[in-house]
Amino acid sequence: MLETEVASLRDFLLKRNDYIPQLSVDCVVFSCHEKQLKVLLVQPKGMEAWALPGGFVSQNEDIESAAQETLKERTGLTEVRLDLFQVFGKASRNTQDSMRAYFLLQGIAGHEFEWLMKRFVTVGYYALVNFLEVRPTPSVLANSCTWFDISRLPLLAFDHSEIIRSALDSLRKNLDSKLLSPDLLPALFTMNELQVLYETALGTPLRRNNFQRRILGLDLLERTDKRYTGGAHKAPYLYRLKEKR
Amino acid sequence: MLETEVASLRDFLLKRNDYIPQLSVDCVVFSCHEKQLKVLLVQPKGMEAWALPGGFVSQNEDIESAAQETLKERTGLTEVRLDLFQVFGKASRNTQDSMRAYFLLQGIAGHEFEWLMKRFVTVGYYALVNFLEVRPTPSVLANSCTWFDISRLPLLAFDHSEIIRSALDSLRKNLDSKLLSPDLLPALFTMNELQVLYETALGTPLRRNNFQRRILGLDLLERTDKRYTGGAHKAPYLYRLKEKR
DNA sequence: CCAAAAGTGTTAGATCTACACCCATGT
DNA sequence: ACATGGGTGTAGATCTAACACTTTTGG
Repeated sequence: MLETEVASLRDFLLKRNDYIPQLSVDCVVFSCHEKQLKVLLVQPKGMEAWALPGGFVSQNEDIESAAQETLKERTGLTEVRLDLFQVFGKASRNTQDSMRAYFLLQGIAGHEFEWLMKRFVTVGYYALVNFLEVRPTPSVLANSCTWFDISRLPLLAFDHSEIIRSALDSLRKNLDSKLLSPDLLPALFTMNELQVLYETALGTPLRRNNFQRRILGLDLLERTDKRYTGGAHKAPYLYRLKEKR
Repeated sequence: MLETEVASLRDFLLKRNDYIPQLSVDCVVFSCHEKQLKVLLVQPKGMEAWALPGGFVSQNEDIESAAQETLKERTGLTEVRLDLFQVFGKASRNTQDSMRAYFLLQGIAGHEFEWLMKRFVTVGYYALVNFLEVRPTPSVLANSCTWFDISRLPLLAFDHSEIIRSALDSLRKNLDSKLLSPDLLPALFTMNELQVLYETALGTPLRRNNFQRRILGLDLLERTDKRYTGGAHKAPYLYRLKEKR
């Protein structure tokens, strides 16, 4: 679904025929900023709880494309790697009750949202993006779209707390492949800048020298010039990602 | 869906209202037998290609339960661990064309199977089971249900070849947790018996002494008595799984 | 006594970890 | 000169792979 096709909540609800029923995607979008690991959340209009950016899957759309579309709408980013980490398909996933209350409050007629009241299976994707490149943008269905520190999450809707926890596990397990990617890193960066990203994502400090050896051992970086920052210390080397292998 | 509820293909098609539309589960069931890694496949009636055992998800059923139900129907096994390994959700997953030809051949009216002609998203689960405990049982929709060596697969329907490949990767990556499980192992077994299972699943030989050290290092087994087989050699120790930890 | 299978020991190499030291830089 | 941050060396521990040797068993 393109954002521009939807002007209101009612429009949105009436587009249901284009979607695969009872299937949604949720995107857990992480970023590192000022030594804090952050997650992008949205607050649907009229709701107290926050939720993961999510969407539905059109009939002629790959699931992953639907997730990409969601990511693009909320952040403006394209071409970011999204990884599927889990599917949430318990019959008891309770999205119905709060949804129903919410729509009734909005004055939407019952038959218009019955399709949303069914049980939903959601496919969870996660991404790690560059904080500064993101322009968080709420959909027409939401008041806000902003970053939250992973350690200070607000009240979350449905089972989104569990989904975030699961995504975080996957992120940390696959950090090398996620972080050492041209989507995320600037063209040139110092080893220390990279280390700070790792430490932020992992939530633990790392040893400088061992970190450097491990990363260089992956054989993904090449050293270029030094950077003279004006700091009163040795100028660090700059690194860049090697071309594809 | 319970097998007993379905007496014919037509019955089956008419149960569609109970299912989550456009969603299926596929089970990649592996076993080791006579040093061959095998996969359980079914051959739908009237089709040349073979397929993975699969099913649909009822409205009030966990996705994983649907996979368990499929596994139970084809193998008779209950309480086997099933792990979700991937979701196949490309819009181009082509199940439609061959399905349509197939149903027309069976003389089923068009409106009865239109729901099946839509694009399907399938959730892939894999299991490793005990070959000798399985009684392969075709559904009413299939002629056969049998094991195939992983190295000699028949013509496969849809994208099931890719799904099996992906499941095999996951199996090999998680072999310790899959294999060292009470579902799969007999109460008592020798280190060599275990090694043969590993070698079969991995498709590579392992060194006896290093294998033993690695496995015992996992701290999951305890040694019991020796087994006197009558063989002209030292009697091996028997091991059993430690209780839960 | 021998062959076969099982158990155990050992060594070289790699990898990880922690600590230590040296180098470059601007004040 | 020196404090600061960056680069590199190294010793010890741990893990791994490969090899060798010993032990038990029935013929």
